[in-house]
Amino acid sequence: MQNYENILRESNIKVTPQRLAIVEELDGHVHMSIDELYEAIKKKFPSISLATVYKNINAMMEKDFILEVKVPGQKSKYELAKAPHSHVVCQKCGKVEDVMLDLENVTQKAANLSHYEIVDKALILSGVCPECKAS
Amino acid sequence: MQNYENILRESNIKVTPQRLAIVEELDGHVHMSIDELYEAIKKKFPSISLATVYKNINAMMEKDFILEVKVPGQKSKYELAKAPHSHVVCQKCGKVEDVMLDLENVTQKAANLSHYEIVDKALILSGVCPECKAS
DNA sequence: TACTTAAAAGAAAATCATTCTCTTTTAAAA
DNA sequence: TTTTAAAAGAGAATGATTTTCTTTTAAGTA
Repeated sequence: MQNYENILRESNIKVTPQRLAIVEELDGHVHMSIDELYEAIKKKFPSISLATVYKNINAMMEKDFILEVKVPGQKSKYELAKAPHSHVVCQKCGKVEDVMLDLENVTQKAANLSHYEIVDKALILSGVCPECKAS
Repeated sequence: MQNYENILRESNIKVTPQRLAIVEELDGHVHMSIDELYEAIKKKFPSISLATVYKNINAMMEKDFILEVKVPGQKSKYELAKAPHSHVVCQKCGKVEDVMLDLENVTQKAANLSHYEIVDKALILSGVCPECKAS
């Protein structure tokens, strides 16, 4: 795990144990909903408030330190910001995973067609994961 | 505008004036949030209930007649199901538009990398629309 | 190391979004 | 027409998220 303390400090965001716990959970689980985070962190900090989770997620999203992943058919998940990537989601078990895809061509095409200046991309592919296919 | 009465009937979904009004609004405006729909339809049916809008959107989503578009940074919009396509959204004015993009290559790549069987795609590109760029 | 202070945590209330329940109305089939 | 299951409407209930207020604490400064 990386040194998130310094990274948080560089974003001018106070380093609290609760905040670090959120970041560490996300580092371990990659994609988590608010509820999953809340339940997980309660194990370390039984007194943490759900509002604190919300406030921290919002604060860190504002600093582009955490990103929201809007998943079809389920509540949003959150992830640590890292190199841009796409997502696959399993319609059976709900699992979300990262995939590295080159969207350069598609983005260029979209810019030409729409005349928008594109600054961000979000691609989610839904389907069935290998485990669910097997069973 | 198409003959939505028959299309609804074919989906085994009762044709009501309120329901038709929703479909006609979406036909005219393409992407609308629940609130926008509610406000628009109140002009024709002042007594329509917000719950009715929700229930109808859900019923028609179940029949794959209406699709949800999860837009970064704003509430979901809804659209009539038609040929698969992607979306661009303006981060300044919030406008959402369709773009036709070929995601075949990208999907194939994702399937290979993830070993998921991909059945659905959602691509949203965020940026600045031509109008907002100009001003 | 102790002081200071602005930011954050925690708890509860408030707000906003969505669904549910129940009664009345109505589309559509007999 | 009559019948009936589905839908509309109204309001209450539930769920999610934000706000408010008080207490605590991170982190800079003496």
